[in-house]
Amino acid sequence: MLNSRVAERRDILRALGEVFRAHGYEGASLTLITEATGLGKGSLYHLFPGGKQQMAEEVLADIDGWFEQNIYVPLRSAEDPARAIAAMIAGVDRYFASGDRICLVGLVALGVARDHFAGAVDSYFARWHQALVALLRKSGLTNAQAQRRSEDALLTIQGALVLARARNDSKIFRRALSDLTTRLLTPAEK
Amino acid sequence: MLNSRVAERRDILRALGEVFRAHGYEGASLTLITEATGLGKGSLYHLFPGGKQQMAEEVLADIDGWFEQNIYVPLRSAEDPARAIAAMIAGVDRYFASGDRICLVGLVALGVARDHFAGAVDSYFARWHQALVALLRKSGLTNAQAQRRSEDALLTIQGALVLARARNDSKIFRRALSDLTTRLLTPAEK
DNA sequence: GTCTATAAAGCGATAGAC
DNA sequence: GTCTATCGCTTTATAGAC
Repeated sequence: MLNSRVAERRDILRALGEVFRAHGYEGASLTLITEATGLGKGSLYHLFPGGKQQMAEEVLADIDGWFEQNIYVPLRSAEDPARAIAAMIAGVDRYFASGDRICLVGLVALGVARDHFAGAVDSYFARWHQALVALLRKSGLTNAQAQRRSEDALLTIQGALVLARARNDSKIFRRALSDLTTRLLTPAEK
Repeated sequence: MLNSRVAERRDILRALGEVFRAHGYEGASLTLITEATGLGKGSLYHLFPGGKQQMAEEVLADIDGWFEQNIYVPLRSAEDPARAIAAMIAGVDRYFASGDRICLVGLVALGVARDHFAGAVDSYFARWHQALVALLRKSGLTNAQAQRRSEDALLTIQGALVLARARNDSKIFRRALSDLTTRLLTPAEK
Protein backbone atom coordinates (compact mmCIF):
# COMPACT_ATOMS: atom_id res chain seq x y z
CA MET A 1 0.00 0.00 0.00
CA LEU A 2 2.92 2.22 0.65
CA ASN A 3 4.37 1.11 -2.66
CA SER A 4 1.17 1.91 -4.49
CA ARG A 5 1.26 5.40 -3.08
CA VAL A 6 4.79 5.85 -4.30
CA ALA A 7 3.93 4.40 -7.67
CA GLU A 8 0.90 6.67 -7.86
CA ARG A 9 2.93 9.73 -7.07
CA ARG A 10 5.42 8.77 -9.74
CA ASP A 11 2.60 8.41 -12.27
CA ILE A 12 1.43 11.90 -11.34
CA LEU A 13 4.97 13.22 -11.72
CA ARG A 14 5.27 11.63 -15.16
CA ALA A 15 2.03 13.31 -16.24
CA LEU A 16 3.22 16.60 -14.77
CA GLY A 17 6.47 16.22 -16.64
CA GLU A 18 4.70 15.98 -19.96
CA VAL A 19 2.76 19.16 -19.21
CA PHE A 20 5.95 21.05 -18.36
CA ARG A 21 7.62 19.62 -21.44
CA ALA A 22 4.78 20.74 -23.69
CA HIS A 23 4.14 24.16 -22.18
CA GLY A 24 7.25 25.10 -20.24
CA TYR A 25 7.30 26.00 -16.55
CA GLU A 26 5.46 29.32 -16.82
CA GLY A 27 3.09 28.02 -19.51
CA ALA A 28 1.99 25.01 -17.51
CA SER A 29 -1.11 26.46 -15.87
CA LEU A 30 -2.95 24.70 -13.07
CA THR A 31 -5.86 24.26 -15.45
CA LEU A 32 -3.65 22.28 -17.86
CA ILE A 33 -2.16 20.35 -14.95
CA THR A 34 -5.62 19.54 -13.62
CA GLU A 35 -6.65 18.17 -17.01
CA ALA A 36 -3.45 16.15 -17.48
CA THR A 37 -3.50 14.57 -14.04
CA GLY A 38 -7.24 14.30 -13.49
CA LEU A 39 -6.73 15.88 -10.08
CA GLY A 40 -8.51 18.99 -8.82
CA LYS A 41 -6.66 21.97 -7.46
CA GLY A 42 -7.48 20.89 -3.92
CA SER A 43 -5.82 17.52 -4.46
CA LEU A 44 -2.85 19.07 -6.17
CA TYR A 45 -2.14 21.48 -3.33
CA HIS A 46 -2.67 18.68 -0.86
CA LEU A 47 -0.03 16.57 -2.64
CA PHE A 48 2.27 19.51 -3.41
CA PRO A 49 1.88 22.17 -0.71
CA GLY A 50 4.67 24.13 -2.36
CA GLY A 51 2.58 24.59 -5.50
CA LYS A 52 3.99 24.66 -8.98
CA GLN A 53 7.54 25.19 -7.80
CA GLN A 54 7.42 21.97 -5.78
CA MET A 55 5.80 20.12 -8.67
CA ALA A 56 8.58 21.15 -11.00
CA GLU A 57 11.26 20.30 -8.43
CA GLU A 58 9.88 16.79 -7.99
CA VAL A 59 9.48 16.32 -11.72
CA LEU A 60 13.12 17.25 -12.25
CA ALA A 61 14.12 14.91 -9.42
CA ASP A 62 12.12 12.11 -11.04
CA ILE A 63 13.81 12.69 -14.39
CA ASP A 64 17.15 12.83 -12.62
CA GLY A 65 16.36 9.51 -10.96
CA TRP A 66 15.51 7.93 -14.29
CA PHE A 67 18.80 9.02 -15.83
CA GLU A 68 20.76 8.03 -12.74
CA GLN A 69 19.34 4.54 -12.87
CA ASN A 70 19.16 3.98 -16.62
CA ILE A 71 22.12 5.96 -17.92
CA TYR A 72 24.64 7.05 -15.29
CA VAL A 73 24.85 3.85 -13.22
CA PRO A 74 25.33 1.56 -16.25
CA LEU A 75 27.95 4.01 -17.53
CA ARG A 76 29.88 3.97 -14.25
CA SER A 77 29.78 0.23 -13.70
CA ALA A 78 30.50 -0.76 -17.29
CA GLU A 79 33.44 -2.96 -18.17
CA ASP A 80 33.16 -2.81 -21.94
CA PRO A 81 33.20 0.85 -23.12
CA ALA A 82 31.85 0.06 -26.57
CA ARG A 83 28.85 -1.78 -25.19
CA ALA A 84 28.25 0.89 -22.56
CA ILE A 85 28.21 3.65 -25.16
CA ALA A 86 25.83 1.71 -27.36
CA ALA A 87 23.58 1.19 -24.34
CA MET A 88 23.66 4.89 -23.47
CA ILE A 89 22.77 5.90 -27.01
CA ALA A 90 19.95 3.37 -27.07
CA GLY A 91 18.65 4.66 -23.75
CA VAL A 92 18.81 8.27 -24.93
CA ASP A 93 17.05 7.40 -28.17
CA ARG A 94 14.30 5.65 -26.25
CA TYR A 95 13.90 8.40 -23.64
CA PHE A 96 13.65 11.19 -26.18
CA ALA A 97 11.40 9.10 -28.45
CA SER A 98 13.92 9.36 -31.28
CA GLY A 99 13.70 13.13 -31.25
CA ASP A 100 9.95 13.55 -30.80
CA ARG A 101 10.31 14.39 -27.10
CA ILE A 102 12.37 17.32 -25.92
CA CYS A 103 14.62 17.54 -22.88
CA LEU A 104 12.81 19.27 -20.03
CA VAL A 105 16.09 20.02 -18.27
CA GLY A 106 17.40 21.74 -21.40
CA LEU A 107 14.16 23.70 -21.77
CA VAL A 108 14.30 24.85 -18.17
CA ALA A 109 17.96 25.78 -18.62
CA LEU A 110 17.08 28.20 -21.43
CA GLY A 111 14.23 29.91 -19.57
CA VAL A 112 13.96 32.17 -16.53
CA ALA A 113 12.96 29.14 -14.47
CA ARG A 114 16.60 28.09 -14.67
CA ASP A 115 17.51 30.35 -11.74
CA HIS A 116 15.02 28.56 -9.49
CA PHE A 117 16.30 25.13 -10.48
CA ALA A 118 19.95 25.88 -11.17
CA GLY A 119 21.21 23.19 -8.84
CA ALA A 120 19.12 20.42 -10.34
CA VAL A 121 19.93 21.51 -13.89
CA ASP A 122 23.67 21.66 -13.31
CA SER A 123 23.73 18.37 -11.39
CA TYR A 124 21.88 16.53 -14.16
CA PHE A 125 24.50 17.43 -16.75
CA ALA A 126 27.48 17.35 -14.38
CA ARG A 127 26.82 13.79 -13.27
CA TRP A 128 26.16 12.62 -16.80
CA HIS A 129 29.38 14.27 -17.87
CA GLN A 130 31.41 12.71 -15.08
CA ALA A 131 30.02 9.24 -15.67
CA LEU A 132 30.88 9.50 -19.35
CA VAL A 133 34.36 10.83 -18.63
CA ALA A 134 35.08 7.88 -16.33
CA LEU A 135 33.98 5.46 -19.02
CA LEU A 136 35.96 7.06 -21.80
CA ARG A 137 39.10 7.03 -19.70
CA LYS A 138 38.72 3.25 -19.49
CA SER A 139 38.82 3.14 -23.26
CA GLY A 140 42.26 4.73 -23.24
CA LEU A 141 41.57 8.44 -23.60
CA THR A 142 43.46 11.01 -21.56
CA ASN A 143 41.51 12.98 -19.02
CA ALA A 144 41.45 16.05 -21.26
CA GLN A 145 40.28 14.02 -24.25
CA ALA A 146 37.58 12.30 -22.22
CA GLN A 147 36.39 15.62 -20.80
CA ARG A 148 36.11 17.22 -24.20
CA ARG A 149 34.51 14.25 -25.87
CA SER A 150 31.91 13.89 -23.11
CA GLU A 151 31.05 17.56 -23.38
CA ASP A 152 30.63 17.09 -27.12
CA ALA A 153 28.26 14.17 -26.49
CA LEU A 154 25.99 16.10 -24.13
CA LEU A 155 25.90 19.16 -26.32
CA THR A 156 25.21 17.13 -29.44
CA ILE A 157 22.18 15.50 -27.85
CA GLN A 158 20.79 18.86 -26.71
CA GLY A 159 21.46 20.53 -30.03
CA ALA A 160 19.94 17.66 -31.98
CA LEU A 161 16.77 17.92 -29.91
CA VAL A 162 16.54 21.66 -30.58
CA LEU A 163 17.22 21.39 -34.29
CA ALA A 164 14.97 18.38 -34.79
CA ARG A 165 12.09 20.25 -33.22
CA ALA A 166 12.88 23.52 -34.97
CA ARG A 167 12.87 21.82 -38.35
CA ASN A 168 10.18 19.31 -37.36
CA ASP A 169 12.36 16.45 -38.54
CA SER A 170 13.25 13.74 -36.06
CA LYS A 171 15.65 12.16 -38.57
CA ILE A 172 18.05 14.95 -37.57
CA PHE A 173 18.10 13.53 -34.06
CA ARG A 174 18.63 9.98 -35.24
CA ARG A 175 21.46 10.98 -37.56
CA ALA A 176 23.12 12.93 -34.76
CA LEU A 177 22.95 9.97 -32.37
CA SER A 178 24.38 7.68 -35.02
CA ASP A 179 27.29 10.00 -35.77
CA LEU A 180 27.84 10.58 -32.07
CA THR A 181 28.19 6.85 -31.46
CA THR A 182 30.93 6.71 -34.07
CA ARG A 183 32.73 9.71 -32.60
CA LEU A 184 32.59 8.31 -29.06
CA LEU A 185 33.99 4.96 -30.21
CA THR A 186 36.84 6.40 -32.26
CA PRO A 187 40.21 5.57 -30.66
CA ALA A 188 42.23 8.49 -29.35
CA GLU A 189 44.53 10.17 -31.83
CA LYS A 190 48.20 10.98 -31.36
CA MET B 1 13.21 61.35 -40.77
CA LEU B 2 11.85 58.23 -42.36
CA ASN B 3 15.17 56.61 -41.62
CA SER B 4 15.04 57.64 -38.01
CA ARG B 5 11.64 56.03 -37.69
CA VAL B 6 12.97 52.80 -39.10
CA ALA B 7 16.00 52.95 -36.85
CA GLU B 8 13.78 53.68 -33.90
CA ARG B 9 11.58 50.73 -34.63
CA ARG B 10 14.62 48.52 -34.89
CA ASP B 11 15.84 49.75 -31.52
CA ILE B 12 12.46 48.84 -30.06
CA LEU B 13 12.64 45.43 -31.71
CA ARG B 14 16.10 44.84 -30.25
CA ALA B 15 14.82 45.70 -26.76
CA LEU B 16 11.79 43.46 -27.32
CA GLY B 17 14.10 40.68 -28.42
CA GLU B 18 16.00 40.79 -25.16
CA VAL B 19 12.76 40.54 -23.19
CA PHE B 20 11.63 37.51 -25.20
CA ARG B 21 15.10 36.01 -24.84
CA ALA B 22 15.08 36.43 -21.07
CA HIS B 23 11.49 35.42 -20.39
CA GLY B 24 10.27 33.41 -23.38
CA TYR B 25 7.23 34.27 -25.45
CA GLU B 26 4.60 33.51 -22.82
CA GLY B 27 6.74 34.87 -19.98
CA ALA B 28 7.29 38.24 -21.65
CA SER B 29 4.41 40.16 -20.12
CA LEU B 30 3.34 43.56 -21.34
CA THR B 31 4.52 44.96 -18.03
CA LEU B 32 8.05 43.67 -18.66
CA ILE B 33 7.87 44.88 -22.25
CA THR B 34 6.73 48.31 -21.10
CA GLU B 35 9.67 48.56 -18.70
CA ALA B 36 12.22 47.35 -21.25
CA THR B 37 11.07 49.67 -24.03
CA GLY B 38 9.99 52.64 -21.98
CA LEU B 39 6.75 52.69 -23.96
CA GLY B 40 3.27 52.53 -22.45
CA LYS B 41 0.70 50.00 -23.55
CA GLY B 42 -1.01 52.59 -25.68
CA SER B 43 2.14 53.27 -27.64
CA LEU B 44 2.92 49.58 -27.97
CA TYR B 45 -0.48 48.78 -29.44
CA HIS B 46 -0.23 51.78 -31.70
CA LEU B 47 3.09 50.48 -33.05
CA PHE B 48 2.06 46.81 -33.01
CA PRO B 49 -1.72 46.54 -33.57
CA GLY B 50 -1.34 42.77 -33.62
CA GLY B 51 -0.15 42.77 -30.01
CA LYS B 52 2.41 40.36 -28.62
CA GLN B 53 2.15 38.00 -31.56
CA GLN B 54 3.11 40.77 -33.98
CA MET B 55 5.91 41.92 -31.70
CA ALA B 56 7.40 38.42 -31.66
CA GLU B 57 6.97 38.04 -35.42
CA GLU B 58 8.84 41.26 -36.08
CA VAL B 59 11.54 40.40 -33.56
CA LEU B 60 12.10 37.06 -35.30
CA ALA B 61 12.15 38.84 -38.66
CA ASP B 62 14.72 41.30 -37.33
CA ILE B 63 16.93 38.48 -36.08
CA ASP B 64 16.47 36.71 -39.38
CA GLY B 65 17.54 39.86 -41.19
CA TRP B 66 20.64 40.16 -39.06
CA PHE B 67 21.70 36.60 -39.84
CA GLU B 68 20.82 36.98 -43.51
CA GLN B 69 23.05 40.03 -43.80
CA ASN B 70 25.88 39.06 -41.47
CA ILE B 71 26.05 35.28 -41.84
CA TYR B 72 24.15 33.85 -44.80
CA VAL B 73 25.08 36.39 -47.49
CA PRO B 74 28.83 36.26 -46.71
CA LEU B 75 28.58 32.46 -46.70
CA ARG B 76 26.91 32.37 -50.12
CA SER B 77 29.16 34.88 -51.81
CA ALA B 78 32.40 33.62 -50.35
CA GLU B 79 35.27 32.53 -52.54
CA ASP B 80 37.59 31.21 -49.87
CA PRO B 81 35.79 28.54 -47.77
CA ALA B 82 38.30 28.67 -44.93
CA ARG B 83 37.97 32.41 -44.53
CA ALA B 84 34.18 32.24 -44.82
CA ILE B 85 33.95 29.62 -42.10
CA ALA B 86 36.19 31.63 -39.83
CA ALA B 87 34.02 34.69 -40.46
CA MET B 88 30.84 32.75 -39.69
CA ILE B 89 32.25 31.43 -36.43
CA ALA B 90 33.41 34.92 -35.48
CA GLY B 91 29.96 36.32 -36.27
CA VAL B 92 28.23 33.61 -34.25
CA ASP B 93 30.57 34.15 -31.31
CA ARG B 94 29.87 37.85 -31.39
CA TYR B 95 26.10 37.50 -31.77
CA PHE B 96 25.74 35.04 -28.91
CA ALA B 97 28.18 37.02 -26.75
CA SER B 98 30.49 34.02 -26.48
CA GLY B 99 27.75 31.91 -24.95
CA ASP B 100 26.22 34.48 -22.58
CA ARG B 101 23.27 35.13 -24.88
CA ILE B 102 20.92 32.36 -25.91
CA CYS B 103 19.28 31.80 -29.30
CA LEU B 104 15.73 33.12 -29.30
CA VAL B 105 14.86 31.02 -32.34
CA GLY B 106 16.01 27.89 -30.54
CA LEU B 107 14.11 28.86 -27.41
CA VAL B 108 10.93 29.46 -29.40
CA ALA B 109 11.44 26.13 -31.18
CA LEU B 110 11.37 24.25 -27.87
CA GLY B 111 8.23 25.92 -26.53
CA VAL B 112 4.58 25.90 -27.47
CA ALA B 113 5.08 29.21 -29.27
CA ARG B 114 6.86 27.21 -31.95
CA ASP B 115 3.55 26.34 -33.60
CA HIS B 116 2.73 30.03 -34.09
CA PHE B 117 6.14 30.78 -35.58
CA ALA B 118 6.93 27.47 -37.26
CA GLY B 119 7.60 29.07 -40.62
CA ALA B 120 10.06 31.64 -39.31
CA VAL B 121 11.83 29.08 -37.13
CA ASP B 122 12.25 26.57 -39.94
CA SER B 123 13.30 29.21 -42.45
CA TYR B 124 16.02 30.57 -40.15
CA PHE B 125 17.72 27.20 -39.86
CA ALA B 126 16.93 26.02 -43.40
CA ARG B 127 18.56 29.04 -45.03
CA TRP B 128 21.57 28.87 -42.74
CA HIS B 129 21.88 25.19 -43.58
CA GLN B 130 21.64 25.76 -47.32
CA ALA B 131 24.15 28.60 -47.32
CA LEU B 132 26.61 26.45 -45.41
CA VAL B 133 26.04 23.45 -47.68
CA ALA B 134 26.78 25.57 -50.75
CA LEU B 135 30.01 26.80 -49.22
CA LEU B 136 31.20 23.37 -48.10
CA ARG B 137 30.60 21.96 -51.56
CA LYS B 138 33.03 24.57 -52.87
CA SER B 139 35.63 23.12 -50.53
CA GLY B 140 35.36 19.74 -52.22
CA LEU B 141 32.79 17.89 -50.15
CA THR B 142 30.07 15.78 -51.75
CA ASN B 143 26.52 16.95 -51.37
CA ALA B 144 25.83 14.31 -48.72
CA GLN B 145 28.95 15.24 -46.77
CA ALA B 146 28.17 18.94 -46.94
CA GLN B 147 24.58 18.34 -45.83
CA ARG B 148 25.63 16.29 -42.84
CA ARG B 149 28.45 18.58 -41.81
CA SER B 150 26.24 21.66 -42.01
CA GLU B 151 23.62 19.98 -39.88
CA ASP B 152 26.33 19.16 -37.37
CA ALA B 153 27.40 22.80 -37.28
CA LEU B 154 23.91 24.15 -36.58
CA LEU B 155 23.19 21.56 -33.95
CA THR B 156 26.53 22.09 -32.26
CA ILE B 157 25.88 25.80 -31.89
CA GLN B 158 22.43 25.21 -30.43
CA GLY B 159 23.60 22.47 -28.10
CA ALA B 160 26.55 24.52 -26.92
CA LEU B 161 24.22 27.40 -26.04
CA VAL B 162 21.96 25.07 -24.04
CA LEU B 163 24.79 23.35 -22.20
CA ALA B 164 26.71 26.56 -21.52
CA ARG B 165 23.64 28.06 -19.92
CA ALA B 166 22.67 24.89 -18.08
CA ARG B 167 26.11 24.65 -16.52
CA ASN B 168 26.58 28.40 -16.34
CA ASP B 169 29.92 28.13 -18.09
CA SER B 170 30.42 30.05 -21.30
CA LYS B 171 33.76 28.34 -21.87
CA ILE B 172 31.72 25.38 -23.06
CA PHE B 173 30.41 27.52 -25.91
CA ARG B 174 33.84 28.83 -26.83
CA ARG B 175 35.36 25.35 -26.83
CA ALA B 176 32.52 24.07 -29.00
CA LEU B 177 32.99 26.87 -31.54
CA SER B 178 36.72 26.22 -31.65
CA ASP B 179 36.28 22.49 -32.23
CA LEU B 180 33.55 23.16 -34.76
CA THR B 181 35.86 25.36 -36.79
CA THR B 182 38.36 22.51 -36.98
CA ARG B 183 35.69 20.00 -37.99
CA LEU B 184 34.32 22.27 -40.71
CA LEU B 185 37.77 22.86 -42.16
CA THR B 186 38.81 19.20 -42.17
CA PRO B 187 39.17 17.92 -45.75
CA ALA B 188 36.70 15.25 -46.85
CA GLU B 189 37.78 11.69 -46.17
CA LYS B 190 37.87 8.81 -48.63
C1' DG C 1 -8.14 13.04 0.24
C1' DT C 2 -11.01 15.37 -3.19
C1' DC C 3 -14.15 18.64 -4.43
C1' DT C 4 -16.31 23.63 -5.37
C1' DA C 5 -16.17 28.39 -4.50
C1' DT C 6 -13.62 32.23 -4.18
C1' DA C 7 -10.02 35.49 -3.25
C1' DA C 8 -6.32 38.54 -4.91
C1' DA C 9 -3.29 39.56 -8.41
C1' DG C 10 -1.75 39.73 -13.11
C1' DC C 11 -2.69 39.04 -17.89
C1' DG C 12 -3.52 40.87 -22.91
C1' DA C 13 -6.05 44.15 -24.99
C1' DT C 14 -9.08 48.40 -25.64
C1' DA C 15 -11.06 53.18 -25.08
C1' DG C 16 -10.68 57.69 -24.88
C1' DA C 17 -8.48 61.99 -23.09
C1' DC C 18 -4.83 64.88 -24.36
C1' DG D 1 1.76 59.28 -30.67
C1' DT D 2 1.55 58.60 -25.72
C1' DC D 3 -0.79 58.39 -21.65
C1' DT D 4 -4.24 56.54 -17.84
C1' DA D 5 -8.13 53.95 -16.72
C1' DT D 6 -10.45 50.03 -17.29
C1' DC D 7 -12.52 45.75 -19.27
C1' DG D 8 -12.92 40.77 -19.21
C1' DC D 9 -10.42 36.93 -18.44
C1' DT D 10 -7.00 33.80 -16.44
C1' DT D 11 -3.65 33.01 -13.15
C1' DT D 12 -1.90 30.85 -8.54
C1' DA D 13 -3.38 29.89 -4.29
C1' DT D 14 -6.62 29.27 -0.29
C1' DA D 15 -10.90 28.03 2.47
C1' DG D 16 -14.11 25.11 3.80
C1' DA D 17 -17.75 21.56 2.77
C1' DC D 18 -18.00 16.73 2.29
